[in-house]
Amino acid sequence: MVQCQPARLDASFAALSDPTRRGVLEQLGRADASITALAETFHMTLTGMKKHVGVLEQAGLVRTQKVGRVRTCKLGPRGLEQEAAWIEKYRQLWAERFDQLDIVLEELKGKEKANGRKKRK
Amino acid sequence: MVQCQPARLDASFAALSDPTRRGVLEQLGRADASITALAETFHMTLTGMKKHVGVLEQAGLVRTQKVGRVRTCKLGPRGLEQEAAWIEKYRQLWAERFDQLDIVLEELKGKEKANGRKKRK
DNA sequence: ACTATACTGAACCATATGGTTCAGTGTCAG
DNA sequence: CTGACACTGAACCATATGGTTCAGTATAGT
Repeated sequence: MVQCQPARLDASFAALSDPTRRGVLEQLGRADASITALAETFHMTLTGMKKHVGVLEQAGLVRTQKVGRVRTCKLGPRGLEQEAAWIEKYRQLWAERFDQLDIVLEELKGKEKANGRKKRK
Repeated sequence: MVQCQPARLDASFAALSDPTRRGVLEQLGRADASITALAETFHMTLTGMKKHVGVLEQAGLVRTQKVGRVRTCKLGPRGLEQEAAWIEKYRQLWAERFDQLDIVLEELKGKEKANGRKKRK
C-alpha cells in the first residue's frame, strides 16, 4: 500500500545515480553520439560504455539506433516527468513538515535569540 | 570536465532508487517515526530498516535522533534542491534537442502525412 | 579480397546492495 | 532487580553493479 507508483522510478533513479551515466545524458543533450564516442569521453572500454547505455536505455532515458556498424545514441523518449513529479511531491512534504515548525524551531535555536528581530546578517 | 557536480547526487539518486526508501520518505512526510514503526510498515526486520534509514541519512534525506531507547527519524535537512535542479537541467536539454526536430521529425513520421509541410531551422 | 572499424556477447572480478539471523547493549516499566 | 523493548553490530547470503578482457560478427573503406 505504501507502494509509490511503478517500478519505473527504480530504474530511472538508479540510472541517474551514476556520474558517468549523468555525464552521458549531458553529452547526448549536446549532440547524439556513438558508443565509441561516449566511451572515449569517459575513458572507458566500449563494452563498459555499452552497459551504461543499456542501463539508460532500459530506463527510457536514451534510445539507440544502429545503422551500419555504428549505434547512435540519442536522448530518449521520456523527459523525466515522473521523476520530477516525485521529487516535487517530496519537496512539498518537506516544506509542509518544516512549516509545522517542530523542526524549524530546532533550526532557529542557536541562530537567533527569541528576542526582537535581529535579521541582520 | 564532464564532471556533473558533486558526488552528492550519486548518494541521493541511489537512495531514491529503492521503493522502500521512497516509501519511508513518504511516511516521514506524514509524521516522524521510529525505526520499529518503519520496519513494521514495510514488513521488514529492524536491522534491515535501520540500513535503509542509514542510506537515507547519509544522503541527507532524513535525520535521526535517539532519545532514550528509541531513534526517531524525521525528514532531513536537505530538500532535494540539487536533485530537482539536475533533473530540470536534463529536461531542458531534452526539450531543446526535441525542438531541434531531428527527433521530432521521426516522431511525426507516421502520424502525419508528408504532404508538403516544411519546417526549417 | 583484405583490413580496420564498431559493436556485441560471454566470462570474469571486486565490490556494493538488500536482506536475513544472532548475539549483544542500553533503557524503561514494574 | 528483572524482564521486556528498541536498537545496534557482526556475520552471512544471494544478487546486482561497474568494470575489465577476450573472442567473435558485421560493415566500411581501399
